[in-house]
Amino acid sequence: MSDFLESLNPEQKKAVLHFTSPLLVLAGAGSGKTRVITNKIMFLTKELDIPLNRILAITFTNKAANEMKERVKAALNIDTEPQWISTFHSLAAKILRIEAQHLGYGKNFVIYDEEDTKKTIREVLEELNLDKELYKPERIKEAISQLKQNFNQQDVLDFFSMQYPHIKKIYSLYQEKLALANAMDFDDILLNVVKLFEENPEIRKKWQNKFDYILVDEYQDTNKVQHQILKHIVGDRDCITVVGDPQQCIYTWRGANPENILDFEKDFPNTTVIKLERNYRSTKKILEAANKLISASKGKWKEKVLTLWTDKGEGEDIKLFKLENDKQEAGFIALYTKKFKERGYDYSDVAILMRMSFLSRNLEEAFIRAGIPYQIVGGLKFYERAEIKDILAYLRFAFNPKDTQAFKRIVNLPSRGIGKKTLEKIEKFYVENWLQAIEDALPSLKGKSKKALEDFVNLIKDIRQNITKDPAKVASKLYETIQYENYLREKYPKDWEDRVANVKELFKALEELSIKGKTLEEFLEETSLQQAQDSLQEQNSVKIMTVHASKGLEFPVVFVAGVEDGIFPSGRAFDDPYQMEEERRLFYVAITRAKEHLILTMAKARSTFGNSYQTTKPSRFLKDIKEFVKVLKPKTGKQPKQKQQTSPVGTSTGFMVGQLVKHDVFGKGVIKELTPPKAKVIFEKVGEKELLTKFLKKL
DNA sequence: TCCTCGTAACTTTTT
DNA sequence: GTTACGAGGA
Repeated sequence: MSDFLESLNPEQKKAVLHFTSPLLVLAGAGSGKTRVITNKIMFLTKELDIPLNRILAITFTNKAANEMKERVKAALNIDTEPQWISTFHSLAAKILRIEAQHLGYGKNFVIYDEEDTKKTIREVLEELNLDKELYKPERIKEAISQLKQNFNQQDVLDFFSMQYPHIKKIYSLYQEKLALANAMDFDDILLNVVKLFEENPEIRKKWQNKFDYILVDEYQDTNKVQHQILKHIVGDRDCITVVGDPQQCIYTWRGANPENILDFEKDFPNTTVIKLERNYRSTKKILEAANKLISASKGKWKEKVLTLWTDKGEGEDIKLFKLENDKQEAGFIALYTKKFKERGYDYSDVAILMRMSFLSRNLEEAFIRAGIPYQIVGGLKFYERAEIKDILAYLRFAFNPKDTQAFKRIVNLPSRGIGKKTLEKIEKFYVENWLQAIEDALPSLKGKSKKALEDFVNLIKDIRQNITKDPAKVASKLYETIQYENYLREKYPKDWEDRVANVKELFKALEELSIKGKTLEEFLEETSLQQAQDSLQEQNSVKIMTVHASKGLEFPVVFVAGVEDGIFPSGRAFDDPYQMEEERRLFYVAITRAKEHLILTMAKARSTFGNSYQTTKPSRFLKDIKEFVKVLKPKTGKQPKQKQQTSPVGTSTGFMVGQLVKHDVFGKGVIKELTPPKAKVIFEKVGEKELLTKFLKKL
């Protein structure tokens, strides 16, 4: 039986079965597009006998890729990891790992992350002696990225040259530095694949021949460079299906554009278009509000606009609560979440969405206080934590001693007496790589720094020799040799325990490499590309995330926090109608995540940075949907206060004074004092510590 | 050369 | 509330 057609509606069926010409599926929110893609993979393998490893499926995030892998594995009843389900960036990195030498890169090139990139730009600006007020590293980074996303087109270059007359010089010196470090930034990875394919037709052919069919999810958020990669892989064949929704285009700042979806038909002649407008997710009231909101948007793509419909019931009203301030808003959301729990919902049914991630701070506190399990999705990125980056920088440098940013990070960490002066000397000897540079510089050095550098070179050489055999062992030996724990203890007296725990977590991941059959090289690549992976997502916890991170997800209960002008829409969009359009689409994405309950909240006053409170205005988008929104009075402002008084007793956190607990690093202990979110614990081995209860487990 | 302390500036959104 | 940077002393 054709189980890949099971319980699909006519349009979905058509989308699954169509393969004779390029296919553009315009799929509205909640219209079952992921199902279409998964079932299409089933159809291609089962009916057309295309092997799974000859199907390329591209998703927007690593999380989505992993989810799709799981679904495909379940649907095809197989155990092996599908190889070619990935994001554009990981696909490109995979290709380059194999082909880099054709572009003049070494095979062991590194991917510079946000921080490495910014530091390199700072170096460039310093070297060129440019005014830091005018040339803000952050803005320059943005400009270079925009240039790359537009294939360095002259008109874009002209545009940025007006603002930054030296942008061309900066750009080329920056590229020079990257090349010297055998490094690529995020945009280079994509751009280099296009370059590779255009300069080497035989390599392009080789990769074309690898795939019989290509599927792309979230097509509305691909940019020109990604589009070009697709074109090269597809060639003049018809074997492509893309799925997207211009109404949900929320990444124009990364080169996407809702109009791009119109260009698909131009670039792939003979395209068939199928619309999926039936929504299986939300109740009528939520959908109608969403339709109303988006109908006010402008743009050419509106000819492609989808009007969602459902045969579900009217459902609950959308609710709006205005709280006195941000703290109360967070407390209210936590309290209200508890009510849903009492009504029979799971914590994992609830998501809190926000426009800006700093709003998570109040929410986190409120949830700790209320003793509700929560998870911040994508907020703090594990691989971007300083302590993780420190250890990884050692490994990175051992792998690629050209890696300038890794070198500069670790050469004096922990401090071994190598400062600016010594570094300048080493730089003079730089030819091939930093390790060689140090060795060549050694004879001209003396005293403390000479000894320190000798030790450093030996340390790195030692790592280089053993790293591939047993990365976990090498890393923990490194940890001991450089006395990293002491370093953390001194540098971060407040939270060094957490940081030690993080490093231990990294070691665990390294240990699991051989089990998963991954090389360290692949691991390092993943760490730079896959940042907000939440491996704990099965947890029964409330999810707190940005609207961007919520893309593609759905929840029975959705809160949108901070529905205020200046927050949502962002204040930066006020004087730019184009950006304001994006904010509108973003709000559309936010509300279409909800299946049953949509609760909007705002704070009448919000503390901008530390203490200064500012009064706020309700979001302008509320006007557009006001006929669907019921403004309700939150049950007095006392609630959060009551919460504060009851919580020190400890019942709400699930802990009590005198309770036996376990900590990942300190081992067993007993709670001496409870002051949520913190607790004083006397540990068996290390004595008394004050730490956050979320790191404790009951025994 | 390292370290401490004060201040300014800051937060979209993420691969 | 946090972080990045610069000045000045050890």
